[in-house]
Amino acid sequence: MVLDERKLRILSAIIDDYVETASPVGSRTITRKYNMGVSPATIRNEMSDLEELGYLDQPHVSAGRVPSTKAYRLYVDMLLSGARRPIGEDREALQYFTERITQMEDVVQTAAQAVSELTHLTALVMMPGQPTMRIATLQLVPMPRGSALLVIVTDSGIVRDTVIRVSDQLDMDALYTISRMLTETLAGHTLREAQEMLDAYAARSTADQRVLMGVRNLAVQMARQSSVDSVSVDGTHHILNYPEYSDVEKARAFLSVMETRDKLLSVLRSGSGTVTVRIGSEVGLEELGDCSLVTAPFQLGGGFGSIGVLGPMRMPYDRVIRTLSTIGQAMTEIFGSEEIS
Amino acid sequence: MVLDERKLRILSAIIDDYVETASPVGSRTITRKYNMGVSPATIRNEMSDLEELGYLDQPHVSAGRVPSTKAYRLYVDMLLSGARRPIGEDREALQYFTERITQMEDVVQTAAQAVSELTHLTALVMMPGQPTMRIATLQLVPMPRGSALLVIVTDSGIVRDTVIRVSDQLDMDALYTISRMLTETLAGHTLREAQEMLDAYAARSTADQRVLMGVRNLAVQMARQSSVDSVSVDGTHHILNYPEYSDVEKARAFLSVMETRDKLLSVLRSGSGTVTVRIGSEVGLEELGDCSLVTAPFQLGGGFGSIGVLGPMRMPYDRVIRTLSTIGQAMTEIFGSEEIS
DNA sequence: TGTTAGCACTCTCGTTCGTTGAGTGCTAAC
DNA sequence: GTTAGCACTCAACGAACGAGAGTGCTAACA
Repeated sequence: MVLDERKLRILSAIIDDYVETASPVGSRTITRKYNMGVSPATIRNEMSDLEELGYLDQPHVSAGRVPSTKAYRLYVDMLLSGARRPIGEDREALQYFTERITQMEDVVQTAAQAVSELTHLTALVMMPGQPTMRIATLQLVPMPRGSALLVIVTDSGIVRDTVIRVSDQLDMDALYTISRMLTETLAGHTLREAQEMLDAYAARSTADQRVLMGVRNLAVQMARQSSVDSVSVDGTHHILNYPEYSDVEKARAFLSVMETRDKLLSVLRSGSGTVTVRIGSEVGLEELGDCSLVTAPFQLGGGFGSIGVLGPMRMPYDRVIRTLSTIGQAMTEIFGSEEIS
Repeated sequence: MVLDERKLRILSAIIDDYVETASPVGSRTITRKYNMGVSPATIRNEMSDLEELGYLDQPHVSAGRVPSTKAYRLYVDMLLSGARRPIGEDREALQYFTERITQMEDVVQTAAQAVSELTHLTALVMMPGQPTMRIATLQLVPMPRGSALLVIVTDSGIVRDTVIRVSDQLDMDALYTISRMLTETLAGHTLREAQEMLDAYAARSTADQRVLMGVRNLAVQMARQSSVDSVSVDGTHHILNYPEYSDVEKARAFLSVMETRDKLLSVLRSGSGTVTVRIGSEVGLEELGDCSLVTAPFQLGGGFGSIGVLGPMRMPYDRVIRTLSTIGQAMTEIFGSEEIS
């Protein structure tokens, strides 16, 4: 059964009002605030129908109505498909985001911050693992006091560095020669291969073991860190601003789920290649109760990452969708061009 | 007036019990749990004296007693000075911390995480600004698709990188030559000097402006970021576990103070070169109400940073002090040696 | 003089019980 | 199909009240 025009308008008004006020919506409120041109009694009849159809819930008989999961689903589907889709980019979001990006390594963190700041919700970002990442370059940069900074760059543009101790006879040129040799040997190999090669070489070589082991250890660590999907979270504190979480127990439950990265990863991984909205039980984290998760994809080195927000089912879906898809696209571009400023 | 031995024991017991249970302590509790060898009535007389002296407060006449700020002050002073000082390192903390340190840039973040995880309180770390930081080395590392990773290392061991676009005719050797030239020119100069030199040079040179501008921009950005003290925060969510913050309004007030870095900086900067405990109004953030701030210093490039925890006045000061001073020392060592693994 | 038992007293906390008010569903009239 | 009217329901709020924890005081005791 499809809803007629007036029922849709009423349902939409109820959702809008509830998203704004967080309290059950009565028939008089609808007539006053959203002047429908009909009396409260008429609205009541329609609301009664909508409740029968499963679009509205009634906390108790003398309260107003609250949108059900099904209502949000309908509302969001209209947003995502029909002509109402929030087209166009969120200029504010784009500006906010690009202004703050500086370091390559910070893109994910910055994106999460931007999203949580703009939506006042908790932001989640999933970075896809890069198990087949290969070494592109490797360089030793001199540092004071017999140390050197080892920088490894991979073909997907991931940079990692660590400080290792080296013989203090090695000057900039000597370090460059070693870097060049190591790059020639290891470039094009995966991190695990590099580890094996270095182990084998170190065993029968008399060269400076500290450099070799330093490279080996960083490669191992990079392989470990980068082969699995990772997730970062920002803006968890926003949840306290919602009356749904004025109960400290609920707030704590929410925050403790945010600490368990595994669960977050599993729900973020299941996102498709487009903007996805999951409502209530669709989220798949029953500890959270009634939450919604909106995610947008971004591309990184052949895989898909996901950026999203998690919050009460009562959220301004249109704005959230627009912000997320804008930021997602911006991230895809950044990772694609591998250039920042 | 100095407290006699028994009064001290009773006061100490009250503090211990209150730190543990968060509820006012009655005379019977003291006799039962901390067997004092005297009856509740005697304890009551002593408690009455302690209240008169300002060491105890009574929320209302039929509740037990609660330690006052003055009581915590006495308790902490005994910890910090006398023979009761929590000597020795916190092995657990040291292990937890060193296990997790990998990247040089992450030391601060890792330290904050370790502290908040170990103490179950909110951790704060202040990094002192390095306004006179000088360039030590500068290197361009080849990356795919006409890009290069620019790495600047300063004499205090700060590493920063960014990706810049370069002519795709530049191979590893060419980039090294440029790096060498730039290093020779700029090493030993401050970041601001480097910026001016590059501006002047770029104006009259026909060399690849993109490289010069890339270096310039990173130098400017490093100067901006590093000349001011910075602060990072971790574990704000722990506050919800304390009944003092079961009121959502209070929790929100706390979290919003944690968002205002300026205020945090000003209180962290005022720490001395030793472990400092500030209790209640001594903290200097009246928005927080009754909090305590414990800080330990660490050394970084000639300046002093500060690592601390912020939580309810009711906190296990001995453990917190031991953990913080251990981590502070570990950080000093790490920054001093400029080596990690 | 310090310690202790006994007891009246105080005050919070949780419960119960009306009262109030928002909002509904139904009926009858338009 | 719409609307006014009205009885009805139920959460929220506040007052009243009993239970319990803990105190201060007094008088007896070592």
